[in-house]
Amino acid sequence: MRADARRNRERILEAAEEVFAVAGPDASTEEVARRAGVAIGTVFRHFPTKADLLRALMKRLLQQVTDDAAELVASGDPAGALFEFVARLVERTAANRAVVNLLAAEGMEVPITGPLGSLSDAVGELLARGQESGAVAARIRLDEVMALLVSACQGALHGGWDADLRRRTLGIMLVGLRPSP
Amino acid sequence: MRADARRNRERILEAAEEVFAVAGPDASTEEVARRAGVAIGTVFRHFPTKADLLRALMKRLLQQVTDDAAELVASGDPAGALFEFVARLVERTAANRAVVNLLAAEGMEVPITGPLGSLSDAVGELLARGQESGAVAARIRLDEVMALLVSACQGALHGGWDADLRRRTLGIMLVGLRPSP
Amino acid sequence: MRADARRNRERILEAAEEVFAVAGPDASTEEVARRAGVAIGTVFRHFPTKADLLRALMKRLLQQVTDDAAELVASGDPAGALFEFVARLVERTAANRAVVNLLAAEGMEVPITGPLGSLSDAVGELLARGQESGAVAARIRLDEVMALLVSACQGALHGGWDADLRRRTLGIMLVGLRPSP
Amino acid sequence: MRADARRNRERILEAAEEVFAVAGPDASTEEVARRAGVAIGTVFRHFPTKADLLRALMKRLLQQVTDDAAELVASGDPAGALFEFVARLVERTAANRAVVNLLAAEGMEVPITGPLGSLSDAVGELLARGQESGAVAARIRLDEVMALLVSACQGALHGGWDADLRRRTLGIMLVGLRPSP
DNA sequence: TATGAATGAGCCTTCATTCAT
DNA sequence: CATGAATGAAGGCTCATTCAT
Repeated sequence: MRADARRNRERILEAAEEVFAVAGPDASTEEVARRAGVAIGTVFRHFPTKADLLRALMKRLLQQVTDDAAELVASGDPAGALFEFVARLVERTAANRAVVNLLAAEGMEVPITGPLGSLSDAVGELLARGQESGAVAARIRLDEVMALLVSACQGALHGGWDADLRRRTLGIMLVGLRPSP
Repeated sequence: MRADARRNRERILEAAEEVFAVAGPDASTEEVARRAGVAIGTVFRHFPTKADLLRALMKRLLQQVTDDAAELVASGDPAGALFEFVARLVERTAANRAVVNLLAAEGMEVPITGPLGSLSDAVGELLARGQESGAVAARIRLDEVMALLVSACQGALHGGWDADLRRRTLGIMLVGLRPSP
Repeated sequence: MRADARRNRERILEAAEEVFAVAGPDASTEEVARRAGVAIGTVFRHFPTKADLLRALMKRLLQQVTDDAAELVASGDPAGALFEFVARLVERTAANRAVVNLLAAEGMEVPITGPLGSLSDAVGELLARGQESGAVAARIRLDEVMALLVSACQGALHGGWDADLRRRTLGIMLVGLRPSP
Repeated sequence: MRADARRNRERILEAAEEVFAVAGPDASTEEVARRAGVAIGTVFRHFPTKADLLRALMKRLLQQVTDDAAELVASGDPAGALFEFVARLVERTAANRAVVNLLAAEGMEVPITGPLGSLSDAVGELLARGQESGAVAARIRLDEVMALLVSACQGALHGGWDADLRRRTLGIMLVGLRPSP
């Protein structure tokens, strides 16, 4: 792929991220092209289908989020890592509607590369470390954490809450993860 | 308004509830008309805009939910009422996509009638009673409860979770509302 | 269906016949709408798909042609009927590209009503009568007549032949149908 | 023109022949490029327009067909040559949609080189020899033969007829060329 | 008032053609 | 010269909304 093509591909993805972030996946591809400063044909050359574009977007986000998790796994703070991860994800969602879709995506099937094979693996790792360190109750299961993640992120999308309210609410939601004293 | 007109209005709302419940707000107005057994023109005569129809729907749901809350307020179980309310709302959402929008609606501006002036008032009342009874921590604020409600309901919309996972996750999310022992 | 709707449907079909007659089936639906003096949505309301429109057109033509055949069957000139029919069809094709497609259509599946159940039946009847009367050789089979029909009509579509050349050529092509003296 | 350029031109024409043979003239130029193993720009450098490419293709085919005729002229079987030629052309058409267009081409204007100046000349020669040998009726004119050719080839394009039906139908169509006994 | 046909903007996608690399 | 990315005009189709019946 030529340099300018790669550059355009990147610009399209960035434009798409912005557009879908505010308008959701129903935003028009034309709008993406406009924002990217390319013709509509160019978008479809890079992503033959609107679904392909969305998929590529998901993949990017998924990679970022999973890398984030991997980093926290390696951070040497097993007790706080899971909580920190959730907090980051929620904040990220508040700024990008697309994030939440990737959590809820069913057949998205976008394999990611790196130390952890998937987002679930990554969160599972964070969960395990948290439990080993005693910061997370042993009774908590991975599916519950994932569901909680989705809920928290979905919530962050709506209501125009400020960062403070988001933080307080999340704090409450996470109490249940800790071991009962 | 003539009797048959009012009857049509009601049928349209019911059809809309069913349609939007399963297909979300992107379902076509034509589908609503079809399900209601009226012509498309009739729908637009009653609700000049699709947004108006959705708004009316929200109002109905809001009324139902608020009435539900009012009933719980009067039920004489101050300790459990808030928790019960949240649980009901989440289950209702899982069966009706529209519910969640009503929680997140921004400028919805749909005044409701009855003992409690708004959903916030109703939840506020449940919160106050819960705190008085000692079942809910005094530090919890209303905006946090509302945000938690939105998050839980949004979550219930996605992922195809079964009722069991929904219940477990909700249980974890609500731990933080209780007083620390 | 309302009167104006039926009128529009008819106008669309007529416009479509004209448009597809000169430009073939690749002509745009928009052009049809323009020629019919209606908006594009109206065309799609009557014929949900371009294929549906073409199919309706085929059906109309098929009906006309089959009726034509039925009339000739009843005309009391068994010896000449088949030849007359072929000649008429070829002339019709020369003025309407669509005709030929209807002969070549594979899964078109447009049942027609009337004395003869299908075009093949109609031609078969003409063939049988011709053979009984001795004007057509007994060795000729229906599939050969149909194929000959397609060839003659296809030919009539091209080359800008004048009516005279068409007539002469057809005359030559039909000699083979007659019994060898 | 450089050697590699000429080589590319040839590869494009061959690819085009294959592609248009099966998909007709609506096949995409990109597909031709792909099949030829060159970039799309190369196709347009050699043939500034899709129509130019088709025209060049026609010319090639025309040359082949005319050469075929010339060969038959020289074959020493004046009685059978015209019939053989028609049969070959029909079979060629059944395997190559493009052939028929070259017969029907209006302002194609593609002068061909070789013993016979044009396809018409070639067929005229076959006709003349056939008539001299007594195998073809004297009353037959060249334009009739050409028209018959077009019809037979057009027919061969459609209906999914098998080789047997094609042969039988052609047999019938050609009877009229022979002298009446 | 109800009906449902008509409207037309807008969406996704394709493809001949141009042009920077 | 070749490459292949970019362009942008259509095309088929959908759907909220309007309006004649």
